[in-house]
Amino acid sequence: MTGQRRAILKALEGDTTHPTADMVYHKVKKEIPHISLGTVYRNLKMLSESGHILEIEIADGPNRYDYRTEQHYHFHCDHCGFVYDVNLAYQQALNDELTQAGFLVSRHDIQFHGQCPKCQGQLSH
Amino acid sequence: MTGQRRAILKALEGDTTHPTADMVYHKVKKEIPHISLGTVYRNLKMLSESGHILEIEIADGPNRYDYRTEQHYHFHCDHCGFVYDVNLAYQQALNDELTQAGFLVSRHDIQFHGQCPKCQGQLSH
DNA sequence: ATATTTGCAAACGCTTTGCAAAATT
DNA sequence: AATTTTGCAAAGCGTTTGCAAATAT
Repeated sequence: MTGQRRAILKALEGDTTHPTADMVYHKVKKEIPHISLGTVYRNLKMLSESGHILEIEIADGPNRYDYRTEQHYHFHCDHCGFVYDVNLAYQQALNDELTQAGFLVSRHDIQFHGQCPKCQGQLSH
Repeated sequence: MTGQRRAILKALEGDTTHPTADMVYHKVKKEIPHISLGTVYRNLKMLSESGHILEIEIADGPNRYDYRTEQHYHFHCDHCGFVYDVNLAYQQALNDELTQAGFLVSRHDIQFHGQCPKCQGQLSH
């Protein structure tokens, strides 16, 4: 466990904005100025594979990272680009339907799109 | 409407394998050998924006294209990589829950992962 | 002393784009 | 004749990787 990895994990802790790798890089750079972007990518990958953080795939955009690792869904605002956590129970019933059709379902993910409360009423773009 | 665009659309018609842009390119190339990959990308983009085809975002992989444009979900086999259509009703109720939370939901998408019927029982990788 | 990780830069895969030539309207 | 689209090649973006030096075990 190097200082870099610790700093990356700490940067994510308590951050609910779902930052991209580049955002994490700039945040950590303030503390460790000589850190490289490659190191950030490497550690985010490792940490998500070991289950310490969550990697969120965004349609048409860089991945985002989340300290909150329990399965949950996301809402992506098409106006401001912000990614919100969605308070919605895990839809196990959907998996069950696929199981009946012969699929072995390991997981599913749901992304919502639209406008967030803050952006409603504003001209889009 | 050029021959290229017509050929691209025809290549997709009746194809249920959700091909990538590159797969479409190779398929159309047999008919129009001098077609370029850029043209295929440009037309797939146009056709999906005009609603003639569907662009499917795949986590960690190239986009795939579908002649079937009604909203439907997909199952991605982690073993063979094949993308299946999922026979599942549109989950409007999920949108309604987000609406109650103040979001203006324009759409949602669900991706399932696991092993398809064909790959079950085989050693993974 | 050994194994792991870093910084750097180059390469990667997928997609988009600038431009002059060609095809379409 | 005016507009759109093409082929080509270069560039774009996000991400991964090879390698020698530095750090951690």
